[in-house]
Amino acid sequence: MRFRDGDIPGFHRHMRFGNESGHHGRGGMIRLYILHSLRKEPKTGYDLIKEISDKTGGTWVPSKGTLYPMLRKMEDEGLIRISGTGTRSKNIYEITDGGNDLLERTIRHRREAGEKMYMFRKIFSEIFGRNNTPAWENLSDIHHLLENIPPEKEAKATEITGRCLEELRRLAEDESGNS
Amino acid sequence: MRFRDGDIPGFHRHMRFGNESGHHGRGGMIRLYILHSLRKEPKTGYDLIKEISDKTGGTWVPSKGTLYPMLRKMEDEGLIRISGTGTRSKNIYEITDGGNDLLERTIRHRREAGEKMYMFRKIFSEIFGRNNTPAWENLSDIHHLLENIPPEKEAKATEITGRCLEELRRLAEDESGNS
DNA sequence: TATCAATAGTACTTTAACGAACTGTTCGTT
DNA sequence: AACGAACAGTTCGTTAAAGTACTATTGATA
Repeated sequence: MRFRDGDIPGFHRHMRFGNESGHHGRGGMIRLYILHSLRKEPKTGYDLIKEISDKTGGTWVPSKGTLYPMLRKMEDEGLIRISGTGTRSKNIYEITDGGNDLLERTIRHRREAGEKMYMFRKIFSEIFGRNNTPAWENLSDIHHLLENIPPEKEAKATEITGRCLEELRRLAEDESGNS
Repeated sequence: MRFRDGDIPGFHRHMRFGNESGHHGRGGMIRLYILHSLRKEPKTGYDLIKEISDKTGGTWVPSKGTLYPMLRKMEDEGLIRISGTGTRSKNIYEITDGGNDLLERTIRHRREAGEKMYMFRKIFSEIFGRNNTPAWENLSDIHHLLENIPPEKEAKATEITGRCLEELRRLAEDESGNS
């Protein structure tokens, strides 16, 4: 993923997983997302691109130049297969057992992956500064904390986030607020 | 950055900034970090690598094959310069005014950058699971609200999310809580 | 003094992904 | 019927960074 002349640092490129087959490079974030998404239901390349774009508010739009060859490559590797075709040369892909296995094996490293994400974020925040912490930075920190909340604290976490949500809702609909 | 056969997704590669000079590719996270770090004090390539590794607990160790050529390139571009040499062919680099300008212009996009980081986080969390609890539902709603917060309410939103973060932090480190 | 580890860097291949340009096929609108 | 937009995909060059192997120079230790 690369930013469109927006002069904004981007990332996504550092997501790497793999080596489950003893091979060297096994693809990064796009690959992982493909497996993850197809696990839910079969999709076309176009569907996948659109889904990511929608989910991230347009901040990540995987390039067609990457995604389509990636799909073909993953098919070759037996991770996904074409389950159907449609109009306009549409290919509908679904995940295979092999692909599912790989995904399972990868997400098992949830903890370590999260740690790395956190470290990355740390550097990011250091560079961009946090003296005037934007709401998004807070949200990202909240995100991290929620990832590591033990089950017995879930209820409390729900309460806290619920309160936050309520306050933000009030803020959002407060017309007399700060105008 | 790539993981050492740890089968863990990584990232760092997608950080991109630049285009301030109207050029196409202006380097990513490593470049940005170099500028950021040299701003504090002059350093060698080795210093920088070590610094990043130390700061991230070894989760990000920029490769020498990348960093040294990057330093030379940035020198060519007038972003940094050699301020001294030392034993063992050591080159000590410092940032130039041009480099400082570029860094300033880049971190000015703090808001957008933070948002993009968050989006990436979101996908990451979705893939690795654990986001189907009520707290995560709340977080998702919070995210949606933040997307539509007008600038004049930004400070208030920061306050609200900051409080939420604080409470979650306390929850996380509360050992007597629910054990 | 010899050896080894740490500092410092070079060259080059591979990986992951972007971006741009292009082709082809519908589908909706005028 | 013609046109434009959207769906669907291909080709290829570029960028960012990792990974590997290697060289060279100290500095510490036995």
